[in-house]
Amino acid sequence: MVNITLPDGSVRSFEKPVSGAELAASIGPGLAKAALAVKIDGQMKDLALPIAKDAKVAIVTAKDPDALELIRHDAAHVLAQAVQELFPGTQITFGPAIENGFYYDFARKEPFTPEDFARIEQRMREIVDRNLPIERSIWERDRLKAWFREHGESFKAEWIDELPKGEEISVYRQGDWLDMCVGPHLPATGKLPKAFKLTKVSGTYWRGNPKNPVLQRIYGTAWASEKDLKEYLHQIEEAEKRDHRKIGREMNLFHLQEEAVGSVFWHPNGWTLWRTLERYMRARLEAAGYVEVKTPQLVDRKLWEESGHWDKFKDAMFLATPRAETAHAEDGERIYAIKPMNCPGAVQIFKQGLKSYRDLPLRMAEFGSCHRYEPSGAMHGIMRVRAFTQDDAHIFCTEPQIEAESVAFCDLLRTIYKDLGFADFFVKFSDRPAVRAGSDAVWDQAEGALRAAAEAAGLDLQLNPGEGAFYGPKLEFVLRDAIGRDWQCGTLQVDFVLPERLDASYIGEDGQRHRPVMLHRAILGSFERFTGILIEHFAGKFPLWLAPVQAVAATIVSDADGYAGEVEAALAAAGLRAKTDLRNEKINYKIREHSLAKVPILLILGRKEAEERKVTIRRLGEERQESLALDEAVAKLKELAKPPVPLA
RNA sequence: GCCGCAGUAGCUCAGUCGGUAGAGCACCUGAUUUGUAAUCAGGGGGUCGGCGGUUCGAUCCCGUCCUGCGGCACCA
Repeated sequence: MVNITLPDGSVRSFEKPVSGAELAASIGPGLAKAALAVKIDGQMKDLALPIAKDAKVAIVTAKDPDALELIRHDAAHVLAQAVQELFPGTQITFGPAIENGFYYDFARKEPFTPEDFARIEQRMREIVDRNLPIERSIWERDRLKAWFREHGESFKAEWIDELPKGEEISVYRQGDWLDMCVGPHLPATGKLPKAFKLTKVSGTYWRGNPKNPVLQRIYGTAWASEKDLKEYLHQIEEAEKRDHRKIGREMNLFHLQEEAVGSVFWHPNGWTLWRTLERYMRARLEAAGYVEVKTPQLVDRKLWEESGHWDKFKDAMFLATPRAETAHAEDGERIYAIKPMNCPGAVQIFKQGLKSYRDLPLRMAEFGSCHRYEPSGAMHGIMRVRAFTQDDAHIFCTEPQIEAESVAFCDLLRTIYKDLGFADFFVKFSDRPAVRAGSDAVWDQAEGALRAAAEAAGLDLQLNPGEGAFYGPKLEFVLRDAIGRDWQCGTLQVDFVLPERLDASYIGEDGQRHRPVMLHRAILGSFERFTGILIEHFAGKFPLWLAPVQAVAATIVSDADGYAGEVEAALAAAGLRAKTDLRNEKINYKIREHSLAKVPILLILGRKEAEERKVTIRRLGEERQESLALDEAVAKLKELAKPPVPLA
């Protein structure tokens, strides 16, 4: 007797083990047709699997959000089958469901091109139409290996050896195509909705290792319905419209050029945005008890050797030396490196003069300009560059102070993210990596302290094993933007290693020398990247206090030109960034242009306004307008443009 | 760095089956003084990413380098 509890709480009893398909059929023919899989005690399983024990069972249909993973995984298999039918000699390797879709990695000499996509998609649809039953079976290890060998599938054959001994190997077959796979899968290819689309092709390494052969990965997206697919494609388009590289050009914020790969040319508008952000950060840091410093760009290699950076990161460091012919004698063998990080410099400042326990915690901030020789393929607009400015700070403190400092930092970070328009963030805890400095005892201590601090700050932690910095564990703060994308920005790292290596010390209450602990922390990460994130988050429509150009006074007739100048001056006197547009153009033209440039406030000035000393305000994205006396308008805009904290 | 794709005017893009290029917007000039998302007319502007090769002739074909784009890998 098997008792099946359905999601509505009702119980059905069967004499013999029953499959999900039979169960669905017993409930109704509609459900039997719609059934894609079953969830047995919350676990997704094949519809054909006999259920022998009492269980809570739910029939999964395309409407179930969990069905998407199934659909996407099956889409990957159908893709692989289609590719092998169309391109004989192509080997299959691995193809999972991923967020929004799926991919499959193939081994084939000739490249796939996006032009092949239409043909492959067509064949995928045919395979769906064939409605091939998808059957699971258990294969004996050597037999399966031999089968793959015979069929020229060397990657699959190799993989079998990697699977834990003694584990069952399941094979899913659809028609005469099969793949080794843990499943679950749909009951037949005909159940796969045709709401899929191949999106891109890229290179990848077998098992992710650059030493291994290069495979070709075909990406696709798959959904339960045509409508969902359309919606997703539309979202992608919207994301493209927010691209900071595009908006950066349109709003004249910055540019990049090949003579300075990985460095940003900031235009007046972009630099205004930067400076506003910097002044804001400065104000917040000052209020939180930080001091600000600036450390050198060019530092003798010797210091990097002492700090340990040379050892681990010299490949990513830019070197600078005087030309040999003209170098002064004292520079003989000296090699300078352009700083990739600010921490060793901060320690040098800490080490000047004797520090007392009374000086701790010492919160030393630096908008530190760093250079790193990033791999060429890593560059991306202003988000990933070789020259960047961190909103860095190093807190020198005692071990008992770690917790309070961490809690205070989390508060500061929360405030700043909120001010900048990000309500949503989560936190990852990264512990010791394989390659690291410092003893295990020191790591135990550091990880323990950071974890305790995170708990005290009331953070929910996601574990991120092995991803810590070489000198210590870290918290990583990840923002969620307006269209749901995640950006890792803030970080808090506990470091017992660097003070030791660089011999930083303070005099304790006992009159003896002690090692301070160093907390490395950043909130924005880098100004370059964070500016890019702000651009994409707001789609260029910045909050008034951040907008590079806050208001434009646009005239309708040239008779209002003089008055427009007065308006501009009044706005400037109130601390607003304003311009005039006196061009000989129609007001329609001016409104269109400044709207596209995402200027938040337009002041329309015609003969009437000039005569009555009024302005007509039109806010970006609104057709509604408002006519106010000049003084009143300036006061109102000043209030609207007020930053979250008075700017330093 | 790796795989693939791309590079034509400031921007977006068309074009040349090898005979030194074109549109729209932008820019300049003139006319127009205009009331809430593009006024009209005229004009200037390109060593068709760099270098080398094939060819009578290369923007087009071949090689190579650079840069960008999408992933992978990387992200102290």
